[in-house]
Amino acid sequence: MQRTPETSPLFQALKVLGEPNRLQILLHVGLECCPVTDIINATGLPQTNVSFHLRVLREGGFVRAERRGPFVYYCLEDPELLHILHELKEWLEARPLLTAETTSRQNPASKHSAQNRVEEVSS
Amino acid sequence: MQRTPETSPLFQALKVLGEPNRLQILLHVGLECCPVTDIINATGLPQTNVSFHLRVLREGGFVRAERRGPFVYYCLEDPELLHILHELKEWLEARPLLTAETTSRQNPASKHSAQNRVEEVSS
DNA sequence: CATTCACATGAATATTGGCTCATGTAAGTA
DNA sequence: TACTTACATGAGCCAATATTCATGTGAATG
Repeated sequence: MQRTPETSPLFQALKVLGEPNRLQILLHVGLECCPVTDIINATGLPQTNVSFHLRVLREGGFVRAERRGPFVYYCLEDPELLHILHELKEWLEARPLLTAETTSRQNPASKHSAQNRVEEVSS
Repeated sequence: MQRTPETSPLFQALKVLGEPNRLQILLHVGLECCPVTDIINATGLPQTNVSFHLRVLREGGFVRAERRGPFVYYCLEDPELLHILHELKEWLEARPLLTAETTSRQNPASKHSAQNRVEEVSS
């Protein structure tokens, strides 16, 4: 119903992964399933908040829930996702890093630095 | 200064890519540099909004700006990023797709469907 | 050098979406 | 069956952030 292409899986997925606490939870689940309490302890986030993010991850198809007795274990739907995230991480760390000088917005000294000015190019 | 690990490159990058209009802009730049006007026409977004997102993409190290005469061309810093995004897209499309039944929140019929209930597992 | 085009930017506004509160359900236990 | 533990969920609040507005700057053109 939307004319925007932003409902495609890629856009949806990156919106889900773009939330830091959610990514943290996802990465903590990692290769071995773990109960919610585990995530709560590891992240320090309140239970209700963890549950909220777990639902988004579930509905995004990233994790699956399994009840084991009184506990609900969460597992990655597909460990392959970790590889892709790892690739992205490697790529990010490999590239020439952005210093505080070039990225800071509130650094007065860098406001009109050469870094932020548009580079001249011979056409 | 933060005790959260969310300032790491991976978290930062996914926050940037998690914004649909921003991702759309990034993907439109693609392999060949293009001027801002090009992006404006392709996306239908207002100029000032495109400029805003381009700054975020710049400061995230995803694109670089080059002035060519009156135009400012934007280029990918590293085309390898497209490969990674493509891999993610492939993975998303390859996995068993989530139907509206299993994902919809406002579908009354699915509120207590087996899909959303926690699966029993023999411990 | 006035004007137009191409784009950037700071401030104000609007909206998305994350967080919390209150509450509910399921499983185990005494 | 009362109680505790483990977790889910809907609604409302609120802050982060996307969008817009007004304006400024650089380059070409007449």
